[in-house]
Amino acid sequence: MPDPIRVRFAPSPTGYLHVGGARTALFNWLFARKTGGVFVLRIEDTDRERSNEASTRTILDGMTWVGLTWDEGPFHQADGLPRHQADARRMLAEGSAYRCFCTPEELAAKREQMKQEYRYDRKCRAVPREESDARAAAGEPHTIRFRVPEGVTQWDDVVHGETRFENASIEDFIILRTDGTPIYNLAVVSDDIDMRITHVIRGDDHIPNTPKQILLYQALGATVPAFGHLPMILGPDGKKLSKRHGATAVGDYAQLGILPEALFNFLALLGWNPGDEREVMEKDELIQAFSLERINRKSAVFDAEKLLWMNGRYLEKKPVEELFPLVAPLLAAEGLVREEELETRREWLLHLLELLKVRARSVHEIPKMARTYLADPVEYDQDAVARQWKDPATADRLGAARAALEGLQPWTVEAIEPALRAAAESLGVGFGKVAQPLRVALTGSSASPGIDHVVYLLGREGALRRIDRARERLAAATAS
RNA sequence: GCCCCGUUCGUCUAGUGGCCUAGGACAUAGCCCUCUCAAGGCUAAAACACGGGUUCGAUUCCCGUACGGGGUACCA
Repeated sequence: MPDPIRVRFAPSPTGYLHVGGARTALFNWLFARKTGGVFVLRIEDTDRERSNEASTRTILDGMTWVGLTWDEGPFHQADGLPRHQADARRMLAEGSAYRCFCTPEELAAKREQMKQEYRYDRKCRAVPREESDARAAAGEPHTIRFRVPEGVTQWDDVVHGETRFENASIEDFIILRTDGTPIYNLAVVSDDIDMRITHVIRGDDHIPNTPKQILLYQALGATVPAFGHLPMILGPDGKKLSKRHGATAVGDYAQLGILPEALFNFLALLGWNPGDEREVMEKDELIQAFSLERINRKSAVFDAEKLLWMNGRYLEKKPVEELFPLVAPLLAAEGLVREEELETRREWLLHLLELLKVRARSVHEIPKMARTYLADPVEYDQDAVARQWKDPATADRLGAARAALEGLQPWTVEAIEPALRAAAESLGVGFGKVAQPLRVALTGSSASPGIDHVVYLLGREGALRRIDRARERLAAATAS
């Protein structure tokens, strides 16, 4: 039986869950689900200076929100310290690493002097073993550097194909700091070996780290995993997506009223596609269609406009019962409904949601649109008034509509349109000639859901009141 | 500077030598549907970075150039 596939997502807790990170996690997750593998979450907190608990929390919350559940972890890289040190000591003992007694000041001076030409000069490679041991025993501060061998390091990248680095272009990098803590490359390799990771799928900003890490695997006598490097996500200006582009954290999108399933779908399509023309795809479909081979090499610009479109599609198909808990707090916060009305008027609110969700692109647009139906008085849109009420017959048409609604029985959505059509017919005009002025009277706008639903939701009393107010306004305008 | 990676409509992308008069999606414009809006349908405009090869034939393969991105830390 082949070894099970094991992948990991390893964010550093130095901020928020960036959409780029989320996308990396997503591809790992998809791959694990597709192959029946295991998805491990590991927090890379070896840099104590920059790591903090709060951002770990934020990252975990972000992943949970977007639906990226992990099978093992979260593990903390810092907990592996003894193993990291043991691995470094082992390499030291076996000669694949050596102590470096150069001080940070010395190195900084050389760097300053040589500017861009700088590369560690391997000075301490020449320190004899006995001397190195003696100086260390005497307590002289030192780091441990990896002794980069001659030759070429290459791998068959799952995304990029054959990739190779001349070892000569790799400096003898530090693996253990003066304080005995590991540098990223050592910690990652040590942990990935320990966690039996079979596929390392990460951002392609890690490509230059890969040969170093392969060298480490080899020095530690471990099996080198498969590597796949994902293209970056860019902002609209083609630069790496960052804060100045606006929303870049997963949490930002939650705040913006984006549905997690929409972000999930959208991110999956950034740098990957199913090979056919499907775009709106549920998780199961994505898992079904996913393959590492179809991941692109080219970095992608994050198109917030298309995300909104996709969100609209998800909003449309989301059952109102599921949408309700998301919208209800916003309605309450806007003061549009009282807390208890969320329960007492639930059916009515669900009906309203049903109408609005197909017209909204984000959850947050819904309360804005709902205001018209929940708060008096109506705010008239001047353009709508000017266009739809300009006909002198408007008052009569509103009057006819009013009459039709006043005695309507039963008060159902289905009964309303025929009644209004009959009113229009009795005036000898098309339905639109009644519906449009009425729409403005009821909603203040020339755009709304179907007039039958609008009338129904407002209720007889509410509808008549708004019509009366419109007629008063018209009368006042005519008089002056 | 050096080392890597990349380059198809404005954006996301299909395309693995002839199926390409380069397909789809978002956005844009028009039309249809229609009580308006949204959704939907139809249509339009819109791309193979450039230069050399290889080949009967290159978007597709190779090499350059240009441009973009990443790395070059006792950060991850």
